[in-house]
Amino acid sequence: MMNKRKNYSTKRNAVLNAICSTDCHPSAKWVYNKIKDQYPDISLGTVYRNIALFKEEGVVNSVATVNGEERIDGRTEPHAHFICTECGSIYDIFNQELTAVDSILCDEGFEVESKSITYYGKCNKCS
Amino acid sequence: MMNKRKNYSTKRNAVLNAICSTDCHPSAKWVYNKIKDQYPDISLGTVYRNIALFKEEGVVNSVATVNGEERIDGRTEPHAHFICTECGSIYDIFNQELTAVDSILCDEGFEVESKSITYYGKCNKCS
DNA sequence: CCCAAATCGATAATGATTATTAATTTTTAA
DNA sequence: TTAAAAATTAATAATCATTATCGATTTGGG
Repeated sequence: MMNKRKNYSTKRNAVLNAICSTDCHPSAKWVYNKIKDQYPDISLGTVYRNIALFKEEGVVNSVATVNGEERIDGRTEPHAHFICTECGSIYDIFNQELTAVDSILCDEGFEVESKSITYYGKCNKCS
Repeated sequence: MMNKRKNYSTKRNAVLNAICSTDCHPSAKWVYNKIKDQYPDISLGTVYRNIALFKEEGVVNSVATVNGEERIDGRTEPHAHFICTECGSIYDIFNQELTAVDSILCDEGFEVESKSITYYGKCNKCS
């Protein structure tokens, strides 16, 4: 598993790698628990701090808030998501046209920077 | 401003009316502050309790979590949203095809119940 | 009007996230 | 390499939105 960027501290890289090596769209606590095995002295605050940094840098994105927890995605290629309202699982949906941002908005002085498509329902395990 | 349903208690109706009489996609606290004028003894807990009820009933929808606050929408007709990353304002986008939920998902055993399209960027006041 | 059920206000509890600060790690530059 | 400066971290406390509790109040049916 390779880093997306260099010149990150050891712990910071561990946070990013945990995020990017899963497709579960983890919460901060999930990342924290995942990393704890290899870095027993990691702090939950460090996870939050670095996730905030990654979001500013654009190397990860926020997907949604599920059951009060923000869930993040290490994949930055445009794609949609399916969120299971039963178990909270988030799935990537790549077979989707997430094309041109509609021009209606630009006409009214809105600067669209990103578009998000999310489906809600029951996943195949819960339905 | 008319109620969506009858047989609601006075306070409950006040909460729903506050939600439905604005297009700002309010937070619970916004609703609370709005109602306080007319019902000085309203409790924030009552607002939360009733919003949860309305969501279950489907008379309001959750739009997104912005700056840690859940924002709700009294309009249930399908439409998209624009969220300003600067000021947190949420705008309705009606000129949009939010048509058939894509069949790809159904093939894999996913039961799609709703679809959400959200644009992020700077609104005309912030750009 | 009276009573049972529903709803509410006040308050405490919960839980995620953020801020603080002193200690540790990393980088810089000689 | 090495010492100082800068960046990062662990531990902890603080914040803040939301939820739970529970006794009091309101509401609707008979």
